[in-house]
Amino acid sequence: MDSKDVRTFLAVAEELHFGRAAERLHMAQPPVSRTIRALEDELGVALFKRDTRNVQLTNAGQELVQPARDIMEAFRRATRIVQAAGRGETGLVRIAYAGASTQVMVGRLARESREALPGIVLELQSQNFAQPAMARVLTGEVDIALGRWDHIPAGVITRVLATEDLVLAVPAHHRLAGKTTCSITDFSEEHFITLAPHPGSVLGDRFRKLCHSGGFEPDVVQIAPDTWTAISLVSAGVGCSLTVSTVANNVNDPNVSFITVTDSTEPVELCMAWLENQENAAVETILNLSEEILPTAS
Amino acid sequence: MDSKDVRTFLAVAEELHFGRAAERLHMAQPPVSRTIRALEDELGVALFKRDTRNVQLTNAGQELVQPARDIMEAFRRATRIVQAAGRGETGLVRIAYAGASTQVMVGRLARESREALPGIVLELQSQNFAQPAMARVLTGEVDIALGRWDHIPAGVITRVLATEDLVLAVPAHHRLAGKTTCSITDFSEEHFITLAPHPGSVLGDRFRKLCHSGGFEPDVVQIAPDTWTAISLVSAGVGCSLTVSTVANNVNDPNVSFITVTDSTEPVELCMAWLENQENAAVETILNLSEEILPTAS
DNA sequence: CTCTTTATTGCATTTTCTGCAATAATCTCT
DNA sequence: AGAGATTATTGCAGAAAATGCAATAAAGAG
Repeated sequence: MDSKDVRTFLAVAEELHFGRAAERLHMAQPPVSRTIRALEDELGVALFKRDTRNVQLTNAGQELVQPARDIMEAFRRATRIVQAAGRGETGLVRIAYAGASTQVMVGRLARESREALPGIVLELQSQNFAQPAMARVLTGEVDIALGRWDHIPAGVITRVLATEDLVLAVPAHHRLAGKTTCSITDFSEEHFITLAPHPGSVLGDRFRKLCHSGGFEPDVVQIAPDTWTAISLVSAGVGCSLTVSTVANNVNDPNVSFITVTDSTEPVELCMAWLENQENAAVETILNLSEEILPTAS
Repeated sequence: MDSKDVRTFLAVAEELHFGRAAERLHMAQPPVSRTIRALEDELGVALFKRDTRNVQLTNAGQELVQPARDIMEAFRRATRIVQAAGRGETGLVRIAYAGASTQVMVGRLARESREALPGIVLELQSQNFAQPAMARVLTGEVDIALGRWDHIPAGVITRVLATEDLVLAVPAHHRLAGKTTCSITDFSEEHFITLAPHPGSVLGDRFRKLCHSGGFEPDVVQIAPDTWTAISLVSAGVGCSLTVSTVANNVNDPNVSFITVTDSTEPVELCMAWLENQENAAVETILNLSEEILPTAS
């Protein structure tokens, strides 16, 4: 049984007339007759009871009508679905994100996507570090990454979502708490909490460079697994921690105070990254949505 | 899009390898390659991202997998259904019935059919007279008829379900009530209730012939639309009515008494009738079932 | 950088499909 | 009951397509 057979069968079943069916199918009667006969032979069942004057469905033919329509509908549905996917209306978009407050951006994107683009499924992968997230973009394991990188590999396009200031999180009872700005040199004798050192970590890099330019070796008393743990340790008075302004804006803990570091450094940028030559239209759609709803730093 | 395209697509999508897909489809690689390309061109969407070393589904291709499987399943389902119909496991069987107690037989058949043959739908058509029921068999409007006929047209096969005695229904207070047998001559002075006279009516024919052979003209005081009404009128004491033994067995009214008429007549047979050259296998199935559950008069 | 693997393209062949003309069968009208 | 007309079917020839083999090209693996 073939799709042509089904189409021919339906035409004859609906017209109950080989000639009109042929007309509707834009062909001559003989092929219609042959097709029906071949279908009957293949199925081993008579579908029409026909003589030169009357064509009517047999019981078996009657039973085939709906399944045949279902087949045609399945074809239409498949075409519709795959073309919707081609237009980027449906599909799977895999997003990896790593680093402070990236999940805030991802959360916003996921929420808006669910509302505006119900056909697109987001697969969200939280990474511990930004570098592996970028690696997964390169290998094609994910479509979009959010994080902070100093080095962008060739073939990867990025968009800056936020250019951030470096801030020091300090306990509320700290001698400098309440100040709005400071220099790293004010903290040469402090205890520090850092994240796990990792190649490519922008925050780790800036921290090292700041301390070096300030002429001191930082006293790291604790290594936190993530930013929120680090902030909690600051809140507990364990020490100070370098982070970015977005984190400061998202933390509302009376025991933690944030002071902007004014020493000049390379900019710290929260970025979105994806491969150029994107062949997944759904990714394009999500990128377009993100341009609408996620801020672009000037 | 064609069923061959779908089969080819699924083979490649599952193997992710044109060579193995071709092997599975029992053909060479080139046609596989061409078919996929043609499908992509037709849909206007790339389905595979392929180079000489790797074949992987694009997002659109991914979205096509399930619809494609649905199409294949729709084909299998259609084949299954139509062949089940060909074997007589499913389908519509139209049954017309007319005459006293035919609906008892039809009811039994319908009940057993629902249980044993859930795929077969019975369409039951109660007729007022047996003759039109037979006519509907001849025109193909119904598949099976139940009734009483003296003349069976050519091309129609019948099976005798019951050979019946003629009985007279009389009011309980009738002078002959309680007798088991009688002759029609005992009733030459009675009031009669008959059914509407209709050509081909077996009961009407027998009534006329009996009275004629008894040498009297019956006094018909009432014409009833159906047997049950006639019996009710007898119960009410309006008069007597000629009917068949099956009716007597199915009536349990203390105000009505039944007396077998011993005068010889042509036999009165309750029959099942259907066209020879039955091409609807479901009808065959129902005929087989009826042979099991409906009595055959010797 | 070379080799191997594998999708693609060219081309010839075969198969299948399609259409026109003729035929046969059956229903309808007289 | 017979003649005519309608319509599905069959025969045959041409056209279209699908297929396979061989060659090519391109990309990854060692």
